[in-house]
Amino acid sequence: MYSFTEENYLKAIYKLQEQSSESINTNAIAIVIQTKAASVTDMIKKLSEKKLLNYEKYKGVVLTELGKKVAIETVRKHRLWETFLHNKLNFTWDAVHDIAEQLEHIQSQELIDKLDDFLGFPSHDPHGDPIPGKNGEMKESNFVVLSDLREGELGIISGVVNHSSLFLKHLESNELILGKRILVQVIVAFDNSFQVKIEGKKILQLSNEVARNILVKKMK
Amino acid sequence: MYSFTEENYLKAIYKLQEQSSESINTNAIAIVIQTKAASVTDMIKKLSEKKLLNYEKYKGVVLTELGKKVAIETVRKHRLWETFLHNKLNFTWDAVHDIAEQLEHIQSQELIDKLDDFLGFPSHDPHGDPIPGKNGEMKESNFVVLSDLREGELGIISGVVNHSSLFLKHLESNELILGKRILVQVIVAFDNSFQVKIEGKKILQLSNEVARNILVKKMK
DNA sequence: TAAACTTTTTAGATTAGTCTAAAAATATTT
DNA sequence: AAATATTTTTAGACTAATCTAAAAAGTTTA
Repeated sequence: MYSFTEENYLKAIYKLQEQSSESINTNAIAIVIQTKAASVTDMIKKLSEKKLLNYEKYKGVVLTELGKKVAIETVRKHRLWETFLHNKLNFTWDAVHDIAEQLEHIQSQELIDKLDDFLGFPSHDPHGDPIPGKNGEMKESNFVVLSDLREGELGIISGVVNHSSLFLKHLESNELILGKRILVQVIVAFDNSFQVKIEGKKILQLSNEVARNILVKKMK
Repeated sequence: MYSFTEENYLKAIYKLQEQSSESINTNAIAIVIQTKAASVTDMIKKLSEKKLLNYEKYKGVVLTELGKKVAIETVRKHRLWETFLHNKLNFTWDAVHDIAEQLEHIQSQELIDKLDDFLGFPSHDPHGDPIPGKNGEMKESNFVVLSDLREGELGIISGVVNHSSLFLKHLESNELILGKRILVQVIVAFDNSFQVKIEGKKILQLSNEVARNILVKKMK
């Protein structure tokens, strides 16, 4: 239906739109897609003709309902594939993204619905991002950042704010992986760093920067 | 590494080569790839420059060792994905091929090795075709066509000779599906049709044409 | 072996997506 | 508000893969 490239543009614009509320300008898209502004202008024209977005010269773009729908479907595919790769094939946190970038463009509605079923209709992907349902609806997630916990509080690692490979690899090498229980023992007043205990054994010292980028499900 | 299109050409040539032993001519490739001879000539030149096949004008092509390796890897990916779709996602026999045609081009060695592991290192795909191993080796299969069985003999449905969607749908609608036990009750001398019993209950009359296209694992 | 037919290749064009360089529009600074 | 800087668009070109139509090579037939 839509090409690999078209889907990528729609997904990029959708993500920019989620952050900003204003119409999205050419350069911002070029940076996300890793291409040149001239290429973006060309593609925008094409997507505009296909009624996937509204475009006014020099004024940026806004997705139409159709464009948004296609973008959300692509996000759904991406996150379901990430979940598959992590939960079923045991890929580490940092490895799933690049492969899911390819898998998200496989064309088959039946495939994605059966995959969803096979995975048990997960509500969040391995990075803690919500997975849109068949009709595009997303569950509000109740995750908080680790830095929001107080001394003595317990959380379950559920995702990340920063998705960079560097950060994810850092977490994994410190056993800070999805599903682990994490207890805040001490918050150091001087630098707001966190002393935490992972699943009853390992004690770690986390900078506030790290604590601000880990999502946890707060336990009572 | 190699493009979607390059992999498809190599796979097509590999399959033709398996059947014929002679060098493969342009038109034969055009028919398999569903394109025009002129397009095949263009692509052949490109693959030849990349040392994936040996090409002499007007004399057809032969895959190099490298070309064969890439083709076999693609076949491996295709058959592993078909197995995944059938065994894990419950796709019917006839539905797996088209989706696997897309999935086989996902680039990630790690993905395919982990998938292989997840599936339990299967030796055959749902059509009874052998799945090449990590180093390209294929297990000799001991399947026979149903029409080779004699009256009173028992087999387990293990694959098909004819892969057409029409045939596969016909089998599925008659409960002739992978893994079912099939007992030959009577072979009609007049037309060599087969009266068979599926898993203790259903009795079916199969034409010789059908019996020649079902692969079974013969039981003692 | 020459004529007729078939297959393959070449030449030139097309489409999707990209690029560079220059022009045009918009935004910012003074 | 003019000058300057930034952003965006246009123009023209490139690559990969394809196509049609015509030319060339190879094969079959009489």
